[in-house]
Parts: sequence; structure tokens; C-alpha cells
Amino acid sequence: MVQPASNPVPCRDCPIRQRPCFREFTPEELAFVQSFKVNELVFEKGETILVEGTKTAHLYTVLSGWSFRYKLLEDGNRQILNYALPGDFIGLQGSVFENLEHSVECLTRVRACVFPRDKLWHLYSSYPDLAFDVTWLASREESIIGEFLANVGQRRAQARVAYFLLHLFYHVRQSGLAEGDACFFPLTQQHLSDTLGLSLVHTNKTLKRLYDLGTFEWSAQKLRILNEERLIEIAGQQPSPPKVRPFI
Amino acid sequence: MVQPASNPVPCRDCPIRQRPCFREFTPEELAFVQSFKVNELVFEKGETILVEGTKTAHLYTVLSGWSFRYKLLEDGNRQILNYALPGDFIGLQGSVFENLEHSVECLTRVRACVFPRDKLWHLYSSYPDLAFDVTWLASREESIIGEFLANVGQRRAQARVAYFLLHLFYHVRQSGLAEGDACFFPLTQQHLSDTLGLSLVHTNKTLKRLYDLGTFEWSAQKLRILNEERLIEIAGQQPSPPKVRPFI
DNA sequence: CGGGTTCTTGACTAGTTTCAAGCAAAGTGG
DNA sequence: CCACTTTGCTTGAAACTAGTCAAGAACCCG
Repeated sequence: MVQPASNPVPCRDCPIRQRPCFREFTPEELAFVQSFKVNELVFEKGETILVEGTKTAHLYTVLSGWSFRYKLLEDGNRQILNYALPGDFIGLQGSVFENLEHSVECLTRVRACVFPRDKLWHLYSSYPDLAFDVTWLASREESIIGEFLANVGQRRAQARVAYFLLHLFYHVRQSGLAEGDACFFPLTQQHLSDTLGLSLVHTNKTLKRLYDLGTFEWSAQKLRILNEERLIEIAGQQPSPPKVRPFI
Repeated sequence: MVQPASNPVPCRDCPIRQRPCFREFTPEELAFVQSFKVNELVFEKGETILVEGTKTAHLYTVLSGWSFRYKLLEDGNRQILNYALPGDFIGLQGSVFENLEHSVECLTRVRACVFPRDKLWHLYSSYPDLAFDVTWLASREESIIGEFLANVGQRRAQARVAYFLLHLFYHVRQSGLAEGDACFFPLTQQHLSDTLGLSLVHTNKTLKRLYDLGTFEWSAQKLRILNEERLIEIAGQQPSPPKVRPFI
């Protein structure tokens, strides 16, 4: 069950905002964001935040937890588009188009700020720098999905897996959630295979090969990068480092 | 050689803007867009409009001609991300990030309006509805690339080709450039294979199979859809219809 | 007309999926 | 707390899809 958070945090004191990966806000921007925020919700693991094909009345900023965006094909296959970590923005597409073209599901319990769609217009008319930030975030999504497309379209299984593991690890690290060369990692192999366009079995065998090469460890939802250089070499290219981003 | 257009058109009289696929502008918006536009350029077939990894000083709106966005991998492979037709906006990413993450190359001669990057800020601060349009366009790009990712990640060669042919045909038709069930189609099979993540040879064989089924014809840069129902059936899903979009 | 690009085809090889079965870990309810 | 169920992971073998190589044909451009 989705629940309102018991102890919502004022934006000014938001612990996430302090992180160096986010650009700083002026007091006015902060005040607006505070007024933009109407609620704070908690979704449980496995719950669906947004559903493909529906209209949404809300936008979300993730405060904690992991979720992923995906499309369901008519034959039942699933393509995962991207993963959302704390600080990421969810549901913009639903506020911009008539209806959503993907769903969002929680990998863990997720706590998120809620913004009403109809106030987005106020943001655009009064806070052009925030409006620009929203565009920036949309562009960033596009850029990440473009990287994934190149990954899936042009790389073989082993390179594809190596590239994605690094990409996601870099994203986690930039969000301030890594501990050295390790991080929490709540995906299953099924998620990996739906992200990479590989079968589950082949994903498993490919992971084993990379594991046997001593490049990483993964168990009990913990991922540890053991040989980053080697992974980059196998991937054929280093995933682009995440950028400092706005946090709305 | 890139050349300034010999007979630039005032935005108000732009023949593209009249098309029903674009939303209408107010006179104020129109006046701003006119002042935003600093030039009109003509790029020849094969020329590169934007280069991955560079900063760009400009944004473009395509007036005529075809181009495509792509990423080059370190092993020399190319992943095509999307095709830009008349009315499409190019180079937003370069104006929003430090530098571009893809290149843009012309498939035909391309005529385009040029907008300076630094005036984009003025657009955001004074024309929030246009700012919203820019975000809309960025979201649309993301949405299309997401569809491509699902196509490449989840479909087999035959379905993948069928889906893409329909997708692109719908895009052309929405732009007002189709003649019934046929349209101009300047891609080579190499472009198709770089879009779909298939080898050139396999693309060719897959096309032949679809051709032998009587689903389409393609020669002399002309594509004709002969059996749309059958293509949809083979694709497993109908590509989503293009939306009415802003034209800046 | 000639040279380069693009298309086509067959034979062969490599990569990936599917099927099937067993195992391990985590969650559930009496 | 322990059987039971479910979910996720692992492995091998067989089938199939897609990639590579090679070479010739067709087409286009200057």
C-alpha cells in the first residue's frame, strides 16, 4: 500500500539536496519548490508508481529507494529503459504528453516527493531557470537511453553486460550511495536481461564469465567492482561519467 | 559546403508551419521566433551538421531534407538514434549540456533555420509556452529513442525491420511528406542496419523476406507500403502514431 | 564509360535462445 | 520453528538466429 510519509522533510533541509552532485538553488527557487511539493509518499517494493498508457496528475522526485522505467510489449516481453535513484525525477513524460509511454515500478521501498502536474505551468511561467532544469533532466534521460540503445544495438553480450554494470555503478556512485568500490544493488538477473535485451539464461552465463575473470562480485544485493579497468576494456568503452544535475 | 540559403523565408510565411501536424502559434510567439532565428543554412548530402563531443553554438529547425543522429563507438560501429525530418528540432542536447553526445549527418541536402544557443535563455525567461514546447520536444525524442530501444532489445530481425519501417513511414506521413502509401526514402541498407543493430547482410536478407511476402516495395529511394496490416502483424505491435507537435 | 558504392547471395561460423532440470534462498503459514 | 511454496540462480544440450566472409551483380555519379 502506498502511504503518505510519516515525517516529511522541508525542502530546505532535504539531505539529498546537499550532495555535491546537485547544483545549488537560490532561496527563491527553494521556496518555490517547497510550495510546489504537495505530499511525500512511500511506495513498497514491487508497487507500480506510474502505468503506461494512463494520464498522470503528478510528478515525483525520488528521495530514497530504487525504481525502474519499462515498456511492456504485446508479446509480454519487457524492455527496461532506465533506473531511477534518489535525486531522480519521475513522470515528466506524463506531464508533457497526453499519456505515459512507460511504467515505473519499485525495486525497493521508495520515498518520493509529489508535485502536481498543473503547477508545472506555474513553474514555467515564473521560474525560467527551473524550467530550464526540467528540460535539462528530459535531455539527460534521452541521453542515457541513447547510450543504452547503442549498448544493446552494437555490443555483444559480454561487452554489453560490462558496460551496463559500470554505467549503473557510476550512477549510484554519483548519487552518493556507493561505499568505495561497492554498492547496494537490488536488481535480479531478470531485470538485467530485460535491460540488456538478452535472455535470462545467457545473461546468467555471461555474468558468470565476467565473474570468473575476477571483474566483480555480486551477492546478497551487493555489487562490488573488483577490476574496473578490465571491465572498461571488455566493454570497449568507458560509460560517460554522470553530470552534476539539478534537483527539483 | 555549407551555404547560407539564398532566399530565406520569414517565419510567418513558413510553409511548414501551416501543416496540421504542428500546433498554432500566437503572433507574439511568431514574432519572437522570427527574432530568434539568425540565419538559414543549406547543408549538402553527407555533410555533418553537428559533431559528437563538441560544444555547439546553435540550434536548428529542419525546413527541408532528411538527416540522422548517431553515436560512433570506439570499435568504429555506428548506432543511429533517430531520423530528423522537416519540422524537427536538432541540437537541443548541445545547448543544454556542455557538449553533444551524438553527431548529426545529412541524408539529403538539408535546409535549416539557425538559432543561437545563448538566446535560448531569453526564450525561457520571456516565453514560457515556448520553453514548455522545447521540453516537449526533448521528451518526444526520449520517447522515440525508448521505442527504438524496446524494438532493438526485444524483437527479432523480421519484426524489428517491420516495426521500424512502419515507424518511419508514419513519421514521414505525419510530416506531410507521404503520397498515399508511398514516400521518398533516402536511407541505404547500411543506415537501416545501423539503426536496428543488425549486420548489413542480415538486414538485406530480412528485407528480402519481407519483400517476398508482398508487404512493401523499395527502390530508387522510394518506399511503398503494400500491406500495412501484415507488417503490423509481423512487427507484433503497431508503432505509436506521431503526435501533433510544436514547431519552433 | 569507368570506378566506386550499394545490393545480393551462398556457405560457413559464432553467438544467442530455448528447453529442461536441479538447486539455493527467501518468504509463508500452520 | 519447520514443512511448503515461491522466486531466483545455475548448468548442459540442442536448435536456431544472426554474424562473417567472399564474390559477383546492379546501380549511380562524375
